Amino acid sequence: MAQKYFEMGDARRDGFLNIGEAARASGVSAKMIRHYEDTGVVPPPPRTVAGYRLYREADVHMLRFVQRARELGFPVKEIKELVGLWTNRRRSSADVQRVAKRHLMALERKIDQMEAMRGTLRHLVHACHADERPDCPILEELAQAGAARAAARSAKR
Amino acid sequence: MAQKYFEMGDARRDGFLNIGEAARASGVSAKMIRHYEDTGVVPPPPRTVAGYRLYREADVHMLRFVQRARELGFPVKEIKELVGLWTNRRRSSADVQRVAKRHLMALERKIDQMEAMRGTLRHLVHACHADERPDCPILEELAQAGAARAAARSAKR
DNA sequence: GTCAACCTTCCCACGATGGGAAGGTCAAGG
DNA sequence: CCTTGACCTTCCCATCGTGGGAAGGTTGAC
Repeated sequence: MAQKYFEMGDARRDGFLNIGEAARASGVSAKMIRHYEDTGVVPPPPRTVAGYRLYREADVHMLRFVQRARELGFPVKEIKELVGLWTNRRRSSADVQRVAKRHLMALERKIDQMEAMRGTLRHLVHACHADERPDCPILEELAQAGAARAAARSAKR
Repeated sequence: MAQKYFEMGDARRDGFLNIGEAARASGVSAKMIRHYEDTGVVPPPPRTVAGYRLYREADVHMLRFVQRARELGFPVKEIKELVGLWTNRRRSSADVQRVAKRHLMALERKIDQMEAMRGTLRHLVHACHADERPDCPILEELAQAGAARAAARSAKR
């Protein structure tokens, strides 16, 4: 049975942090810590009688884990999986790799799309003479693109 | 004064399309056409007495313009600007280029971030032996990253 | 006249994050 | 002991772009 903490002072003496302190220590905002709790990414922590959430170092560690996964672009759904694997001693590294690979592939797809956009945009920005006259290849491309793309599509078929 | 169309049949005979037809012709979903209207990206079209929206070829053209700008990743706010410039005969191409450059730079920032993620992820996925054992460099990196990043940061300073 | 396929508006959802209001608590100093 | 400012609680709303679906009216072909 876990010790019950009735007041903030008692808990603090035993090394607990409130949500603001946990936020500063983990790099996750208090708002997001509550959100991760609501959505089951991290377990609900104990509370003082006044309802204040209490976090230990291990909890802060888990929050940092979540934060780092966010920084690598993992969606929260996958972070939930990763936290589950992390806290499961019987995990296999193959399972972890599968999650990471899935995200890596999604990331690569997005990068490819954005690079295609970047290529077109660079070309258009470069082609625009950028003076006070109204004619502009950027607008022309946007206006005619329907036809251009339809042509491109039929060419590929 | 524009001719008033009271029924779908009359309008259709004059070359008008309803929203579903305009959607198919422009590549923008009916849902999004209404949304663009609500948010002022495109002007509200005339209606039949029954309330059906009526679109001409020129409107479909504008919707295709919007769609093409979306495909280049422009946020709707900037598309509003682009549509404004497109329909303004006294625009300067410099103004258009400025909008495009702004988006291009935002895109490049995002690509850089995602490429950094991709680099780390590739490295980690590669380092994971992916078998039935629980030890895994991916989880280790996520768990220790706070320290690692702090070290990296102080090394740079 | 019936019926399927369409239209209308309205509300809700996603994903991740933040803002802010209303009300209670904590800690420091008087 | 009391005040005060900083902090906590929950709850609702906003973002951005997109889609789902309900309830109800219209159209057009048979």
